[in-house]
Amino acid sequence: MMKEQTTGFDSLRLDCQLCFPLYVCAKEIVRKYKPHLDEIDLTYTQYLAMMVLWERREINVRDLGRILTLDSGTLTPLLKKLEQKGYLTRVRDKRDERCLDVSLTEKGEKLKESAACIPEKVAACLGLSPEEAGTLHALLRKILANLPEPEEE
Amino acid sequence: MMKEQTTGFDSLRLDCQLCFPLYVCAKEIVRKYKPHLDEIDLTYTQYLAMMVLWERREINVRDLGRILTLDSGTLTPLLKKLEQKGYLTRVRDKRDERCLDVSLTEKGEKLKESAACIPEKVAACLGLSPEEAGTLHALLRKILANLPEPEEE
DNA sequence: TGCAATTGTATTGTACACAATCTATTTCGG
DNA sequence: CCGAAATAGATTGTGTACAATACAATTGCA
Repeated sequence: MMKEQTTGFDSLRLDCQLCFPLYVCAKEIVRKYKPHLDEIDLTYTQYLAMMVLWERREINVRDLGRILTLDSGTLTPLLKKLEQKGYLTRVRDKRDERCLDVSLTEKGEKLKESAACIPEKVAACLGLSPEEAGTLHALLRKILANLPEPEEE
Repeated sequence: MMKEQTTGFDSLRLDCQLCFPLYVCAKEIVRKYKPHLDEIDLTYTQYLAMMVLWERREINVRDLGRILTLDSGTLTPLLKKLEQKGYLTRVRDKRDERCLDVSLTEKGEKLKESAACIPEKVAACLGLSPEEAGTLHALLRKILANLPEPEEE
């Protein structure tokens, strides 16, 4: 009754795929952050990087990239910009000159106070109950846990 | 016991936010599509546009943008590239010269057969049961439904 | 009818995102 | 100790993504 006849192409319909609402949702939530982040002159990705620093104060580029799933091509210019703004410093590791240590400055620490109110403002827009948010969080974590290739190395 | 002391900044922790796993999930799923899409020489966004055309055969840029939540700055170069590949044609609407009609070509229609196997391959990677996938889909739809501003116009 | 407002697309500029490549540094096997 | 392999970042090139702007076509209203 619902499906008139299975063409074999049903899976190619946008509304049958998880990837599409996931893609749109992620995009639209970034858009929700934008006006709030504009007020403290951060882009969304810069905000993600700052969140890691607010937790850790210091981290090298490799570890930061692993946490955010971003590579050096994305992080290098982004961190240089945050350095220019005075929120962090970039210093080569004395013990291993290949590594670059990123450290939060006092100005960067101060910024945290201005950002503290943002997450709840955006969360309110989503219109999910705490239970629903928890379910969604768990499902996304499950996907992320399954995603890495079975990779037999 | 779990939270030692509430600093008021807990909400700024990456693992407390929905936006971050959502952002990573969307990104990683696109990455999962990439090897399959490489085989038919489409990028992920081009694939989304083609999916709409496989359903509708013809659509103008405005409607396509509304479906995919993409603006003309993204769609114009993307559609020109798909036109170059021969998968679609771009023709001004005779009745309203402002509108651009995008139509699937035979070659574009053929491509559908090569793409038909992709969604299930990626879906398999997610490792969700049909019930979980349904729940996730519903939650994402709920967020998308709530996102548009209350906008009192 | 005539012009202002609207609409649809294109263009420009900024900011990711990542593959591929390059360079400097470190590590490791012989 | 030396050269090959591995590692960490930086650079380059392509492809989104979108705000802001420009502009042509259309619509609506005085």
